[in-house]
Amino acid sequence: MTGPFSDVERSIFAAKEALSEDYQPSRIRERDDEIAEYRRALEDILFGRTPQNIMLYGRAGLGKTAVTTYMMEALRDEATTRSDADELFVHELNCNGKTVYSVVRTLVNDLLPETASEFPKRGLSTADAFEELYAQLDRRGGTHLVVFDEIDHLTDVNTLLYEFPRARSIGHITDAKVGVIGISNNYTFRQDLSPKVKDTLMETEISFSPYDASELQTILADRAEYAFVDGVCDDSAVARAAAIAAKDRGNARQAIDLLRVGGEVAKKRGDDHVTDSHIVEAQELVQRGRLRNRIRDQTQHAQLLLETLAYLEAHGQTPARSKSIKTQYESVVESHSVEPLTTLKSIQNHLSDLHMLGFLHRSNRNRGESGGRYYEYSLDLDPEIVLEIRREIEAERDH
DNA sequence: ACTCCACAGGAATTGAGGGGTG
DNA sequence: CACCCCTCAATTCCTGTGGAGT
Repeated sequence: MTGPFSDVERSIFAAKEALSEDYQPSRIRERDDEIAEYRRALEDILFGRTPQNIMLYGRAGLGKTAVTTYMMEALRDEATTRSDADELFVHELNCNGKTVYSVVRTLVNDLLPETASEFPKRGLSTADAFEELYAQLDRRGGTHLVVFDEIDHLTDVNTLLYEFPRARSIGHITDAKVGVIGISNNYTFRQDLSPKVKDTLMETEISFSPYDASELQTILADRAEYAFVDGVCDDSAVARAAAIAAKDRGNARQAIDLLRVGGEVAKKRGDDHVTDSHIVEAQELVQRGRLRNRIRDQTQHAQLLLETLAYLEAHGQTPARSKSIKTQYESVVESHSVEPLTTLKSIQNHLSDLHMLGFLHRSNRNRGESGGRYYEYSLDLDPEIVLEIRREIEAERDH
């Protein structure tokens, strides 16, 4: 009985899922104030009143989604025991990469009876989708709380947030009550909203601030206790992960990633303890993984331009203006046998985007009558790493 | 003080791709 | 089949603009 798996044991991890991104802890740590505010905003529902609209602000990994899920579960439980409360429906949906139309569509599909066929993916107008949504809401009745996670990623948020919370007062629906909970990673999101939307949607605003090192340590200790085999994870490893993440952006997700990857490093090495040196090693891996994902999210030509900049950077030709970037870009594109973008303007748009996303550094130049105004770009990353990641992505594409 | 370069940045248009309705 | 809708990226068109040269 000595097959390849016979001696596999839980040497490091006892329950690794506790360190995954979608793990919902049963107990929320270090967010008591936010939970109390949340509770006040949601109380109305228990008495059958129209729910307040709520906006949550704060960077990624600060517990907004976890707290929301926790609150929704608790509210659902409580509402069923109260006779004053209407039947409660909670719809949680992530807006990342969605459009108003597709968001409304998923909502409609959620409400549609089991037997009905899904609302069409394309071909209809957004107004059609809203019409169907209102019809379905009235059919179901009750109170509907809709959680729009990552709402700042939605293009044209104003249409959604203007239409939807008002549906009842305008008379589109009569038998159902709706409340909106918006979750935004972007604190400047508020400025993008039209004044009308602000009035209605901003009844309650809860902002989540970064965790400090000791708060992160509490959270991590909780997870580590469950995730690792007893006694495997050193306190110093937890402290180190908390310290690194606190210094960076106070992000719990990052801290948890460090702990998980640190455990993987220890396991790969055959060590029987997770120590702070494993965490330090994990830091590089985590950073690199994040960069890879960010680069993969870019369009093909944006990636090719990034590769061009990495090439220029590596050859010391770096602060470069769009025109010279374009010529270099054309040869990069050719080596990948792809059709290049033809206009300088397109190149400039991409460069501008890449700058805003933090990939490129940009400086203003102005040579007056003999040169005019232009930007100079350089890569704000390690060029070797970018080129390597690009090669990896190309290799994936080939199969 | 005026000019004028070489773009920046926004708006509008176009075109391909994916898919509806009747 | 004829006609319509949505999305995304690229392109075209247009109106600034900061400061070195005059």
